[in-house]
Amino acid sequence: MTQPYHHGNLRQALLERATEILSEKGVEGLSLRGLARDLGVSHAAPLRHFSTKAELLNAIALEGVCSLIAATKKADAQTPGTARLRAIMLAYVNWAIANTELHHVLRNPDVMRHASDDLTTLLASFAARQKAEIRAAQDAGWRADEDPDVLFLHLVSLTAGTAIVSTEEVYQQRVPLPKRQSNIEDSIDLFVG
Amino acid sequence: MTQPYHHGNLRQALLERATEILSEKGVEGLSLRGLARDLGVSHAAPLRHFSTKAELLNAIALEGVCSLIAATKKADAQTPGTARLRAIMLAYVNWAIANTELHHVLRNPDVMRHASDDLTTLLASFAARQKAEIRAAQDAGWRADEDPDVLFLHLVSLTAGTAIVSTEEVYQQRVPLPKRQSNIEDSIDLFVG
DNA sequence: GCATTTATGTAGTCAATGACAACATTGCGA
DNA sequence: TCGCAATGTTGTCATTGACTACATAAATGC
Repeated sequence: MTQPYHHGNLRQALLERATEILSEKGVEGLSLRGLARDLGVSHAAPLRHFSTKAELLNAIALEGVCSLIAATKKADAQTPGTARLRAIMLAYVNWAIANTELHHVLRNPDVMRHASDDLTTLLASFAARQKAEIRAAQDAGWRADEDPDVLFLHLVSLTAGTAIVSTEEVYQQRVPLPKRQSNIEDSIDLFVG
Repeated sequence: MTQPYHHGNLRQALLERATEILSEKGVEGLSLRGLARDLGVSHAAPLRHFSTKAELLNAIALEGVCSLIAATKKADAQTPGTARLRAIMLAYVNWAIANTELHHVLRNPDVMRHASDDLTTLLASFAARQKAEIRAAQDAGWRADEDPDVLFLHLVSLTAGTAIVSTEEVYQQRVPLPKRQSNIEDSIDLFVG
């Protein structure tokens, strides 16, 4: 019995294997031909699904954003206000910690440089949602006298920054995990608290 | 008159041209052979100075960190306390805005993945200095009751995050520059107060 | 059912690249 | 000044991204 001519679900397999490679070797260590080898298909097969390497990376980034958005959506259970802001920010940071490599892809200038319209649109809508949360929290009385734009910038910066500091090796201090986790929560509380 | 056999200062020329390329095409668009062409030397000449592409990127990152440290050093003129913290954080963010591509190199996981000991040591000492500033500010009465580790995490996250939000195109809102600058300052003031 | 169209995979090829080795030229110090 | 180390060149190789022509499977319409 020989290999079937068609792989079955090459597109999905490519995305999954690519994500594995990314966490091992990063964007530069990822090659379309290497993926083809790993999956036992011909060297040009991946091109049927992603016509360039950039397109593959973009698809992974898209997957990442969807996953991130889903993760933060759960925080909607909280009523608007400080608890909800805290939940949203923590959801983001925890998602980044749990999906380090996807997070790195989203942070990689070489990937985002070629971001598709889909991707940028999704990111923009994500930002809009965060902005709306700020407004809602202010309506509920939180920091009502501050400029919403400043609060928005602060929230986005702090969230992105905490995610980066929490996932990039360079920043990893020799701090035990429980302590680190509680530091993250306390740090966020400095803002929302 | 023919070209001299030796370039004269190829190493420096490589670093400069590479930085230009990086801001145009990013890490993936940078090639040792392309640099050689641009500088009119043979395709293998760059290898005399940087035996791999990663080594070149590391050298650029090293240059970047030195430049960043120098930029933040000026804030030392302020006396320890909130004004000094604010000055340090603003110096970082403004450096990132003025040196976007160097900042992107420092933020690029593919570069930092191969960071040399020099580079990580320098980054660690930079972090230590920030930690010391926190302590000094607390000694001067600022947020004296907070956990220094939490304040440190907060400062690093907020600084890195603001720099990223201020330099990555994805985040660039249609906000006029003066307004953006004042937002940055106000956002940082939310923390250093 | 069957033919035609579309999706998917293969084989072959090309230019660009990173990396290495062998050799050439220059300049500096003993 | 002589020799050696630094620097640059030429030649080469495997890998890669990307393209083309072709093969096969699958879906669709009749």
